[in-house]
Amino acid sequence: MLLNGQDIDVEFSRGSVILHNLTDFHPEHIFECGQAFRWHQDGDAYTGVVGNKLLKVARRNGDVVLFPCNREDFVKIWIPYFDLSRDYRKLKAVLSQNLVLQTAIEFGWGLRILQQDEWETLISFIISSNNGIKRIKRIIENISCRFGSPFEWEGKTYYSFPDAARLAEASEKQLMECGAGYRASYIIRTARMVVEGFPLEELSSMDYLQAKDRLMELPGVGPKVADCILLFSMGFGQAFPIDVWIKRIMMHFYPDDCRDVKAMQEFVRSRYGNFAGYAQQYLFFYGRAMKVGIS
DNA sequence: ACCCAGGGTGACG
DNA sequence: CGTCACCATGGG
Repeated sequence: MLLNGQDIDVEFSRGSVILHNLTDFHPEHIFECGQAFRWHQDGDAYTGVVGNKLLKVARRNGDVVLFPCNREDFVKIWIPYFDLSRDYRKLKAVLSQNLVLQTAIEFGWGLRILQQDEWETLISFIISSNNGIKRIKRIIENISCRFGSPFEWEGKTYYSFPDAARLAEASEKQLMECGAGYRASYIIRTARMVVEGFPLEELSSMDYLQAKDRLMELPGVGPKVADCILLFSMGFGQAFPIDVWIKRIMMHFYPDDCRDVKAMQEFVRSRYGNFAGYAQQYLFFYGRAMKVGIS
């Protein structure tokens, strides 16, 4: 099967999918770089809820294993979700021309940018503002348990992320009880705007700047949160989310070109173009692990 | 008690 | 346009 720009041997057996010889894929790199919040480590695998499905992902002696996963779900859901049609070898070759990025890519070699659900990503990154990753995960889990729909797998109950209509009728008090804090009103107001016809599904076919401006009409969505949504759910590779971490990292590695945020934006735009978001993820994952800029 | 976390908002100049 | 206090909450 043609995946990742190469001929990948895909094996379907006993309810799982096994990808042989796919080097550009590692669950730890994919799920520990802060792009998705509903995945957690579970033995040698990562377990997550996507839509109304549960999936386990592991890397075992060079193979990538997805379970439970049939052929139809693999093609319809997981190929787009894991960005498996994209040639990461080519992308990495281009970005590796820069020495800092070469090091970051060698460190996070199995990273991929997921294409997640737009609505869930929107609410998740509203929650992310001025917050820690650990607590972001807990809040999203609380909201899913309280407002999402339950489903069973192997005797355990899991909850999908609630849709806009469900959160639009939630109360501020209920969301505060989930730990959302002052973001509770942002979530409700955004949910109501989406229910009232905000064109969330149409943004991916707009220009990058146009889509970003539209996203920033929503309460709780500023430049950084908008870029996360554009990159992690709408396929805008030129989006380069600038947070406290990436500021420190960029100013550490490129002190002359990244004196301030504006210079940084121009620097990454001219240097990385449509791969800016990918560069950001490699740098984020590497810099955070190395505690770059922390004294 | 203080500062920070994948920031955004509103007020003020 | 730019700056800045404030925002709810848990962890260091």
